[in-house]
Amino acid sequence: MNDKNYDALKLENQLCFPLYACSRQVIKKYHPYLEELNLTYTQYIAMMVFWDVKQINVKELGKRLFLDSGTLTPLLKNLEEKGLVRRFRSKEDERILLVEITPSGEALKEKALNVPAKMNGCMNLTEQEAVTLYQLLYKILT
Amino acid sequence: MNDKNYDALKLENQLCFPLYACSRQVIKKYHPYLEELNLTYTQYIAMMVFWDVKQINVKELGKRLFLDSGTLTPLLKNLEEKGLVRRFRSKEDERILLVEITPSGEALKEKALNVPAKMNGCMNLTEQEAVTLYQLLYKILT
DNA sequence: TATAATTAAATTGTACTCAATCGAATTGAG
DNA sequence: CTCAATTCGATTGAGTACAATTTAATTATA
Repeated sequence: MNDKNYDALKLENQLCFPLYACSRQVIKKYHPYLEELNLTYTQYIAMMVFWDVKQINVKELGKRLFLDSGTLTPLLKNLEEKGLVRRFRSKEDERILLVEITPSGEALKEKALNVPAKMNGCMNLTEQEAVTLYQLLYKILT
Repeated sequence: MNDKNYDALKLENQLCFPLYACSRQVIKKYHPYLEELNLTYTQYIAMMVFWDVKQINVKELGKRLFLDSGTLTPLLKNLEEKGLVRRFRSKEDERILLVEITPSGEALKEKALNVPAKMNGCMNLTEQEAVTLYQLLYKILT
């Protein structure tokens, strides 16, 4: 009756699905460590940018995190309420919102210092496998 | 003054971040194709399970998709409203909610048949790279 | 120089995602 | 058998994600 091949529609033949599932599972593993910092994962990667560059505008931050203002506006307001960043308009171009890390945000960097090491143990990959995965992911991203 | 090494906290040294970003970017590429099916990505992978097994309970579906009832309950209600699945309690154990695909849900499979091929072109990986990535992701997932 | 086009964030609305909790049904130890 | 523990799904609340639209500011063009 129906001899069409539906294999391409099977979950186990997708590449996107394990990517999606894996991403969520790994982020979930961050939860206990990030809870101690009172940060969500998205807030954590945003703070990583601030720990690196001190000041950045929303557009540029969005480019780095692959997120848009719909996600970042409430997130940055949240970080500001926590006292970790300060938000203010650029004098040169009032459209641009600059976000700057506060001393309190800088201080949190010390507490975060042990998080990456704790996470390494969570993915049971060899060093070589981790490098391969990293390169493949960035190949897709660009 | 401060000679600590903060490299581990840099975004470019994370493995989780490209995983997270990549997952979202690829799912975004599904959007135009899934829009034609009136499905979100999460609904799409749920339908993939139904196209495969016809009937499943929420617990088992959650295990396959790595999602819990907090996500699946409203999603399945949504699929039911669209007429793609039917939800009903098991007679043997009233705690268990069974979900079954409808003829309308089966029919959607035909429209979905061309989606995987259209998506293949979106990730610029060689066949071998895709296989490697697939294996690494499932190694992390299990 | 008006005004049209562009740009940057913010807003809106829909849909997840998940931790935590709840309530009902079932199971199991004593 | 009985009630405590477990299981299943639903609910709640906080926080994303993102498409689409809006508003305000800036830039480009006629």
